[in-house]
Amino acid sequence: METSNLKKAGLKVTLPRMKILEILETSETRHLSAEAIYRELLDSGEEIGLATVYRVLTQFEAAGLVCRLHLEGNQAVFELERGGHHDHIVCNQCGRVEEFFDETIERRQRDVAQHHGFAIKDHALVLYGDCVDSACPHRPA
Amino acid sequence: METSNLKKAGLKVTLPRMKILEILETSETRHLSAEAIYRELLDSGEEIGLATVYRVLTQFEAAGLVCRLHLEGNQAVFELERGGHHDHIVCNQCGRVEEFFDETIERRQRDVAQHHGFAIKDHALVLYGDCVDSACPHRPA
DNA sequence: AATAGAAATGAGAATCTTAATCATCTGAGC
DNA sequence: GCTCAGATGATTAAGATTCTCATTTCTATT
Repeated sequence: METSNLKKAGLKVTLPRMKILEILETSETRHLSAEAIYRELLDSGEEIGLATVYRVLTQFEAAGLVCRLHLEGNQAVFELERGGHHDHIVCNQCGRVEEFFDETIERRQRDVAQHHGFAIKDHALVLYGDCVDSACPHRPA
Repeated sequence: METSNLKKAGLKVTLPRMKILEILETSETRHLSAEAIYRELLDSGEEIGLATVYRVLTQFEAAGLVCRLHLEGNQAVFELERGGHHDHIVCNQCGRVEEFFDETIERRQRDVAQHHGFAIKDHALVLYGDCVDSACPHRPA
């Protein structure tokens, strides 16, 4: 558990923050909603309020420790920032989220923005499709 | 005003639907929130409820008459479907929305998805940056 | 043009996600 | 251990969107 990240971000090392960080680090699902993290906390017997989960996640985002993603659906999901930028593919059937990075797309985005007179600062790219892997529980028979 | 579009979609031709379609067709801003459309209706003296605006826009979306976009910010915006698919660039300063289409990005997205075992169905791509045009009222001096 | 039936509307309530409030509690340094 | 700034939690609030249901409006038919 990297408590040093918290200190670096100017955040006190508290139990809620450590527990939330731990869940983000150890959950096999890398993209978790605030609600999902809250439920995991409850399940492991922690008495941490939902408001704290939202507050802490927002602070983590500001500190660059996590990324907030708005996938289709009503609630945002959070993922631990592991260094490299990447975009996402989401399975319409099973909801599985895969990460990818494509330099061609990245470069092209910069070019397009420039042509339109924009200095690009950020982008949001999410692909939606159907898993054709055996991994997807909903794949067509 | 294309009332035939409504009929084709199996929607009764009613005053609220025609008025909302008219606003989408004639507004100089091509990307409007439900709230913004509602305000335009009120300004032109129409007695149309906000619930109806949301309902009608959702139906229009299902019928393929409009697209719903989730730009950063809390509310979705709607744009009239004019045939061609495109993505968007948004100015962080003035909120201006530009449309673009780039075949290289489109193709690359399909390739990436395929490599990850997905049959891509849809995607959401939004670039965020700062206008460097004289058009942007907030451009750096 | 009057009418009936189905569909659409409007006002407000409800829902859902997220943020704000504020009194109480806790961690870091002394 | 003590102090106090900062953090927490329970609740309330806010904003966007959807739902409910009684009333109204189209469309097709007399």
